[in-house]
Amino acid sequence: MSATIKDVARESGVNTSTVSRALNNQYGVNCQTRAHILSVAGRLNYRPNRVAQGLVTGRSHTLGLLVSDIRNPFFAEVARGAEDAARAAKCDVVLCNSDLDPEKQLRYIGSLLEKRVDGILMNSVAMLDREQQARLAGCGVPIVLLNRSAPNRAFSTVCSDNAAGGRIAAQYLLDLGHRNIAHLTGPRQHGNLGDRGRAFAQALKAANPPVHPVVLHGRFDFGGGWELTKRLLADHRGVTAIFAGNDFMACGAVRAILDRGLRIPGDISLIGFDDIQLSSVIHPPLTTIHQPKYEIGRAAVEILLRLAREDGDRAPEHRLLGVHLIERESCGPAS
Amino acid sequence: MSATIKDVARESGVNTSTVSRALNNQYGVNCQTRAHILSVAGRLNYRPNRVAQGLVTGRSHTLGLLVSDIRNPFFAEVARGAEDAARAAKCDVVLCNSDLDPEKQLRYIGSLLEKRVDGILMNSVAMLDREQQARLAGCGVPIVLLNRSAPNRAFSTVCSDNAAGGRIAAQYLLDLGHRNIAHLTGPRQHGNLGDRGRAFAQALKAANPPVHPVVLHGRFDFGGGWELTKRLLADHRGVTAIFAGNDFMACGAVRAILDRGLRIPGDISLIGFDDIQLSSVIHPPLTTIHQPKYEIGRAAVEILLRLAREDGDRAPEHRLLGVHLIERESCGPAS
DNA sequence: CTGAAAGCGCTAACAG
DNA sequence: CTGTTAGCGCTTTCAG
Repeated sequence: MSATIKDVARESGVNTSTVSRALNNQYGVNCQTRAHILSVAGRLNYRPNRVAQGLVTGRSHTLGLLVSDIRNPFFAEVARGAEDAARAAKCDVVLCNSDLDPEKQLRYIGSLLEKRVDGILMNSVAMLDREQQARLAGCGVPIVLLNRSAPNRAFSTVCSDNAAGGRIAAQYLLDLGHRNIAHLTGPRQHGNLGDRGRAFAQALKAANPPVHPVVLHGRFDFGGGWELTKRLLADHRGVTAIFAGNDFMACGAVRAILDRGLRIPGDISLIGFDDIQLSSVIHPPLTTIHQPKYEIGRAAVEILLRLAREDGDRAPEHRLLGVHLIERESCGPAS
Repeated sequence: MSATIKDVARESGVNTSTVSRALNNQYGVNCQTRAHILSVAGRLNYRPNRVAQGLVTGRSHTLGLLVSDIRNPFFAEVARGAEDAARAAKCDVVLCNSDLDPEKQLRYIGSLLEKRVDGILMNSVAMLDREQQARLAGCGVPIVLLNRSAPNRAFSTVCSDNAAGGRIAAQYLLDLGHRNIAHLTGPRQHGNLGDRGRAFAQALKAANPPVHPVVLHGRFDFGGGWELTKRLLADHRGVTAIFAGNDFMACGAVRAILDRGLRIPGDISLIGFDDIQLSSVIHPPLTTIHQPKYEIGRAAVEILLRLAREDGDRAPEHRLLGVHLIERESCGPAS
């Protein structure tokens, strides 16, 4: 249907190899020949067939992006950053939703490899066993892990500085005069949430006099934040400030606090983590730690592209991205 | 690096074509030969090269998904539906963000065509001129428009039933006894928002006695909803119910109403449209018209795949998907 | 600077 | 049931 390089060659009276050279504007083509070829190509509305090209060059100019669920606004933002960066490098990104199901994950990766993607971004390999991880690492294409800090030997990583975020939150609450503080977090040993919580607790402990937060573990979603806060409010009357492991939990907390007839920040100050869109829109607007989601995607693609370029050589890179405080209206001085 | 079909052929003492047949389990291969080939392939950890396969078959098993911005939760949901459906048909989807920029859009489409995608899902061609649209329609791959009802001659469409949604909202407010009603909507002649508003107004007019809503046009985002509502509250004291063109605007309205010291639904009832996640999470939880976003994506892929299968034959299909009321806590009886 | 020729990994007639 | 033979559309030596 559409014109091939052969058509262009025939039509402009040269060999296909010359057309190829002209089109990829490499050295060693006469200016006039090139101009002529280009005009013929234009007239024929020639479009290179990237799959043919990929077959011979071995580069597909395609990246795989494997996230648990694109509906998670965090990943949507990461995806946008990744896509923009990929686009700038003339790469496409194919989107995969794993739901963190290891089997699904493996199937996706297999499929991506068959398509000969130049690299893969994925958000976790935690649920893969040792052997699977080893196989993955040796699969031949570079892989970078999103939002993982554990300096995994085999993979590159891009992650925001969760520990710094925890410290910032602690200091902020301390500065406001809070001494009776709670921390709502996810299941024990959740990597990122863990880093946040540890650093938070440590910073509180370093205060003078030391502060020891009450910490509650639960689901790290809206419902989890809601339940945890209800329990907290019932069991620990004196608390004046809450640090939620992420903004979803914080939103749940807002609901629980309001439902109990308490005021934010009048009775209870609340600080979240992530800075999802929701946070600026709920009532009251949430003070939170901003995570550079877009930049995570962008940085990951940069690393991937560099790794792909260096081909055989694959020294994994680890990037830690800065976070910062977004002051809105959910925190106030301790009463 | 990785094993090719040739390796498998040599290793199992048959011809490549036999391997090909065995792997694609077509008829006409001896059971034992196939079993043997399969085992060899497994041992060699053979993975078919999809780009080579695509070159000869002319099918890439890849779909393009071109949305304005994946960070818009609406499109994230659509994307998930599309991806799931594509995956079920062993297709990948490549993600493109156009920001509704026509030039970007065209560049993306060009790139997708060069990659020989089997079909394209996109969310609007409104900003393309007649000639560009015509060229698009004749590009050789099927295209389906997301969330567009205008039965465009050239493209297939999948859209939720905006008019029905408008009617449902009107009837609901009417049934609650409201007679002094406002409608917040986007710029005039915005397709979907227009359908909603028209049907809404019409349903109100059909009431006995007829109701004539005050309708305000503005930006269709959070800020727009906020501004419009502020104006509304200042200029039209008697209003007891508001229908917002979408949930973002509704959220803005919530803020404006609360800021003015009014209560929802005590003083003002509020109904939105879309049923984004946000709506269930803000305070008060928003009553709204649910739009089947996931199904839009799924249906679009189904159509695309069918069109791709039928190859030359391309009768565009138009699908209208049902919407329904989600009753939460933002509407109450007229006082 | 340009042409000839080989080949990327796979499928698809067509024979046998 | 299986092997032979041609490509798919492009790039890339290697000569000229």
